Amino acid sequence: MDTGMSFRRWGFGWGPFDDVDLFSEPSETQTDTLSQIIRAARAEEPDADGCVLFGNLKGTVVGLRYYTGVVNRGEMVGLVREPQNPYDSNAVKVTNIYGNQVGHIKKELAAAMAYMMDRSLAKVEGVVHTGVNNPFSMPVMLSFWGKEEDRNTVMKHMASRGYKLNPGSPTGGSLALYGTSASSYKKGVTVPLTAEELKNAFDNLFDGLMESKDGEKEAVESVATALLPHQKQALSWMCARENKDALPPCWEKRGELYYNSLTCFSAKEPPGRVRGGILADDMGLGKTLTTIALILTNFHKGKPLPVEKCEEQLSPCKAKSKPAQISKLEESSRADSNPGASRSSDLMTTEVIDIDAEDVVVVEDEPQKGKSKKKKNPTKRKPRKEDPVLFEDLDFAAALSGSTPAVGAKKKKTAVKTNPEQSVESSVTVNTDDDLSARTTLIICPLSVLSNWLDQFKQHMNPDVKLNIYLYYGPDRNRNKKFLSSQDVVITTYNVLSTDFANKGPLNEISWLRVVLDEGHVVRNPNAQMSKAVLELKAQRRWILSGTPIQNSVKDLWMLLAFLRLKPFDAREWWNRVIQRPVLQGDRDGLKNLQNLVKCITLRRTKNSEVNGRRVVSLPEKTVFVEQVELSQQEREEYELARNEGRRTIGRYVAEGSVLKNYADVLAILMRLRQYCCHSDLLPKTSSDLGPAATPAELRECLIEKLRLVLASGSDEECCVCLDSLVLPVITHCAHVFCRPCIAQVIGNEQDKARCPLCRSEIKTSELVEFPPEGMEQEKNVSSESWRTSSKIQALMGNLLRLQSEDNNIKCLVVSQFTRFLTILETPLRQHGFRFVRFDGSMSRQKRTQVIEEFQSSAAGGPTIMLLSLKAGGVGLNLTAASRVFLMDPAWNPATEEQCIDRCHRLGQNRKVVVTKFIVKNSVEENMVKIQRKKQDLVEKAFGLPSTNKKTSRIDDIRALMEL
DNA sequence: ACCGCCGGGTGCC
DNA sequence: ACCGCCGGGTGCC
Repeated sequence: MDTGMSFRRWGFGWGPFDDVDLFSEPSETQTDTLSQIIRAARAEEPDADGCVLFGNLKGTVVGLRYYTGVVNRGEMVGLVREPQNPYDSNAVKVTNIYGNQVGHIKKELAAAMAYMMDRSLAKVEGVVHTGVNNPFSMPVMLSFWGKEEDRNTVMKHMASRGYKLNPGSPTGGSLALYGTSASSYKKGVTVPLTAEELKNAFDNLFDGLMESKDGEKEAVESVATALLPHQKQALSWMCARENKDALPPCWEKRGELYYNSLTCFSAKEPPGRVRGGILADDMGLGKTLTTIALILTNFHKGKPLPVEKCEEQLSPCKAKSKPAQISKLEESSRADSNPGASRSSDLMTTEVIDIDAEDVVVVEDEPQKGKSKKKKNPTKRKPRKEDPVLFEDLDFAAALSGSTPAVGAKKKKTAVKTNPEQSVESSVTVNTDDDLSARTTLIICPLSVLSNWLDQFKQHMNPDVKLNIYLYYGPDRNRNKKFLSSQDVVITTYNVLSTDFANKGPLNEISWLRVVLDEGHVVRNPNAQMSKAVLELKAQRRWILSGTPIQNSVKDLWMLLAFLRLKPFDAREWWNRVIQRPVLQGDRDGLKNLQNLVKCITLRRTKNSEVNGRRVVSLPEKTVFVEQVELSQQEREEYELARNEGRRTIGRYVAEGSVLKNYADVLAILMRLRQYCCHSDLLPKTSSDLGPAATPAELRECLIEKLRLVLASGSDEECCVCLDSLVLPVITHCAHVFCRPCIAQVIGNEQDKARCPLCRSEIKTSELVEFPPEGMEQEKNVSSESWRTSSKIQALMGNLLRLQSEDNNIKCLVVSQFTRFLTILETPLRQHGFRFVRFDGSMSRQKRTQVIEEFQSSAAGGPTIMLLSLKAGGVGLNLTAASRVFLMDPAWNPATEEQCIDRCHRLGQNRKVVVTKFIVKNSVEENMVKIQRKKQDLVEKAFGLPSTNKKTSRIDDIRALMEL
């Protein structure tokens, strides 16, 4: 019986992307199984989601008595083509979750199925409903899935062989049947989730993962930094996850058997445990520190990592270690990275080897070079294979580990006993598979945080503790397996890992004690080399650290669960079938199952989480003031003129019920009013009424101008087709804005007479207008001669000058939605001699980082003000150098303002944050603020209210804004 | 498998 | 006896 074999191949060592060499091994009967799996995995790669259910069919599994695979009532089985079968090239074998063969599909049916499976016309899935009642064969319910366009072919083909597919039940009952366990089956019809509910649930998937994860654990002594309560909690949880023999989620022990409640699979052998999980704490909560604590605290069986204390009697070894190397490390760590945290390097005995700045520089072309500028001296010593010092360390490490005593050093007598029979080589190579011999934690991180890890080890470890950390990076990295597996910690980057994987480097051969993926969400595309490399790493324990575990979708999660080897979902087939497809199709139980899986292996706290009733992190206070601005008489007159005209127009639209039809116009009017509130130069000089468009070119100009208005209006316009924010926005001749793909689809569907979804005018693909490729053309020069001030500018300048006189160390963010306003503001700032920088969406990546560095730097003479465009930069934008925020104009969406404020009110902020919102009295701005409040209330009261009334509420908004 | 099928043994009742 | 019938051997693909 080759169960053992198939178990290993499929159940454990299996990734859908096993080494391709396996294809060509003719001696293996399972080769084709594997290639089949790979092919299947590839075939369904991009859009397995697009599959629809063709129908169901009852079939027979035969040959049960020849195999050991067992199935239970209701268990799902896998169907795998077996073209190399010597008896029948159409063979389709039936397997259970572990990949153990259960039997074959009866040959006539197999022939029909093979035809379609081989041509990727259909995927077939099976469930055994009846359980086994004889030792020879059993019925199986097969469901056929595929692309809609292949449905006919499949049905015909099956019919021609005498098989008629029964339709799946209309409510997507296939889900109830196959998606989940018996529970949903009994319930029968359930209402599928709406896209919105799904998105919501998904956004919150990682929320509230704190329950019953309390219990704190102190770090071992060698961790110098005292852990905060939430970090102790995390440590306790992580240790438990590594040490406890808990079954993976959805598995339970039933008598002698291990049972999976989602697939109804059971087996005598326990499923592989997930020793590890996802630590998904928010940025800044100390994932790195917690991980360091874990490494030091939980070596084996809850015992700490044996590390050498550098005390007197052991001083010989200390003397022989190389202090020069650590000092290099100190140099290369950025000065600003850990203010006040630097320890004297003399005391620092952490053994960090081969951290040469030039290594960091040479290899990758990442834009990170700035950090390690010291290229000059390439004479720094690097370990080589035969470096005696390394062997010394290695002896030392092995000796300390206790379980694999190594031969004593040639030169020194370690205080710890040695075993003279064993050579150094054998002591290290032996039994890397043995649980107790694995010593090393491998940390994989993006290059950008590599130095951070080193800093943090240095910062958080007790100075008298000696830890072997090896930075596996750079062209001269030591590829010696023995050497690497004798380290306590090896740190490398994703890039190195994947290049090494391609070149068959050592990383994938070593049996690690623990592998840590830092910023684990960067591994997402399962086809990428990097992912394959990551999935193949051999380790007892696996961890993913990530502040943002979910970036896009359910799909991304697979990679994480597969890395953790969460049985059986590390196999794509089972993941797709049991989780991904049900969830994407809105199956509630599918979602529940997913939530449950994630919950069991994830710990996530945000900066708002509480431990023992106290905030996990305490941020300095934040105060928001509204400063009312009075318009000057002239400004007021201009404003009122525009307002009255706008009110008339919009009033007419409201009366006609044509607000939405003229939405672009309405927005333009509101926009103009908002611009008046800031500065009249913001208004487009060429008043671009969409009047009688004389020439097509003029019309086009007008439309582009409108499109710009809509986009610049900051109203978070969404495409009314996809109800999401605009992607590749285009404007129709009737002046409505959509995503290009969305409207193209609408036009495509309606063929000859496509109509605008908003106003039913005829629209054509050829008439869609988008931004000219040059995009935003330059600002109209506001020459300093013609420059005028405005009431709002006066208000701002007054604040800035006062602040400067009070404390000229304080830095400010001056925020507007109008980048042209920012430009106008530059003039008075210059006039008053303020040093400022500007950050907006139009800047190149390089420029952005430069500006941020400049602004964040505390160097004397640096900028104290940043002109910031409201939505520029993602949530990651860190502007903690600033503690004052001036919001020049209100945003439609209060959350946008909050996000903006959070760029400085976040971890790392030491001062109180004061926010000033300028609001022009008696204007649209005031009304906008009222609406903001109303919306905030709504959000707080009713959570995730349906979006059905979006349009009407929008019209109401507009009426409120114009006081109509 | 308390089946179906195959093929050898057998041959009135 | 170039059939039918009986009963044992056998059994996935």
